[in-house]
Amino acid sequence: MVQEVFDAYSFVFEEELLEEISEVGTLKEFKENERIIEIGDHVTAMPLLLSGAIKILREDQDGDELLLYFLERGDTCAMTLSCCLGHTKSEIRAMAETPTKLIMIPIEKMEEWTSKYKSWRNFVFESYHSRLSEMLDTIDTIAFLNMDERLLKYLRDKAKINQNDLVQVTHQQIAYEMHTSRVVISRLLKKLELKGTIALNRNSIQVIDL
Amino acid sequence: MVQEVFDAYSFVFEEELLEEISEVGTLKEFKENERIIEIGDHVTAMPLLLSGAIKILREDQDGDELLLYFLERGDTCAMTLSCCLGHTKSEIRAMAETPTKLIMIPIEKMEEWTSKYKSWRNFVFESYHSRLSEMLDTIDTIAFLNMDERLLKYLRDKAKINQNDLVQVTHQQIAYEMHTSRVVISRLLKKLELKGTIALNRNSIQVIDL
DNA sequence: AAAGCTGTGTAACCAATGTTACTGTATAAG
DNA sequence: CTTATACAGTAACATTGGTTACACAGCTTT
Repeated sequence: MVQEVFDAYSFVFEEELLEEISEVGTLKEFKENERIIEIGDHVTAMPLLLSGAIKILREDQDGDELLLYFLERGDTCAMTLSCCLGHTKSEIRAMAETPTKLIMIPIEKMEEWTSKYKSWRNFVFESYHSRLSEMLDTIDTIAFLNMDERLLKYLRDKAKINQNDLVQVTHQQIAYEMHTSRVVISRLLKKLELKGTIALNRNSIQVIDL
Repeated sequence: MVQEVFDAYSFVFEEELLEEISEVGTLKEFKENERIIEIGDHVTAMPLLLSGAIKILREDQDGDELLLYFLERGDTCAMTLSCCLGHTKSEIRAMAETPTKLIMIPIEKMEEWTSKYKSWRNFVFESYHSRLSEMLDTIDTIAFLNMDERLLKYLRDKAKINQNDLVQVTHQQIAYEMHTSRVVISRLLKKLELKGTIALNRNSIQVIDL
């Protein structure tokens, strides 16, 4: 366990903090598409991502979803962080996009480390910075782009996070995450295929033109 | 100056920090609709809001705007904060919504205070938390609401921040900030007026049904 | 092989939003 | 007072995206 923490965070944290993390953190593993945090959950620990990728989703009253962004190795969820500090409930849903390992830090340590370790403070600030940037990007996407452009961005992001040009996803799944309908997605995907940007298969899409 | 800082932040910061703020901070005043920060500006100081209100806007490549959220007394701009720490350029535009007083803190002090004052750390974390919440709210609004609902929310928020049910704004101005066209806004406003939710005048709108 | 389920393709239609064009009216400038 | 300008109302139309309905193809189960 110590080794995995070291691999993912050695460039960020000092030796002593890495040790502490290994001591008090609990390792957790999630399978693809397994739920990690649900909206309304009480947050009692903060996750540090060791490997894999997590997708962060927002949901409205009617149960309509929207994909916000992905987290990767070395990231933490600033939302959760935020909830920890404010002792509030989770505002988002987190699901494993790929098989994921993470280490959970009890919230009691947060405050302590924040005053004790400069590297921890910087990490927390940096996380907030990244998350704000991601949120801005998400806002740009839904405010300024049309569906076809959003779809292309979705596919590119998905291909990137999975490190694979063959995106394993159904049209229905895309529709959920982009908060639109399956028919709309099928229609636009077909157009993209005709343009030669992608190739369509059952249950997967080959992204050609990156 | 010391008094104004004290008024707005005495419940947040300890005496010693309030003193330091008064010493190193520079007081700045902005008139209504005056530009405070522009996209791409290099950020060299962090603002603490003493009085008034600021609106934060995002812009795309084509110059299309979108209102993100408002800041009030006691707030700071977590975006700017984020830029300070990351030494990056501003991602947003800030404009005075009402006559505004703020005190600018040189970024050099940021790091120092972060380790020195617990209250400062908490303030910074709290600011990030608020901003993330506002951003989520913004995303909910543009992703899940129709134009008519968004418009109503816009008017309510505007009335609230100006502490006045008579919102001084033109249809064109609303269209800019909501990233749509003037005709669409005029159309929807007329519908709302017929329903008795608002009353329309030249250059202003009376919000009736809060 | 037959039945059943899930995923995809597509047409036809509808609703929401965006665009163009023109009107009138209040206010400001000359 | 006259002219110019900014603001607002509205019709007609275009486009985008959402809905309904149905056909069919590829697996899986029996």
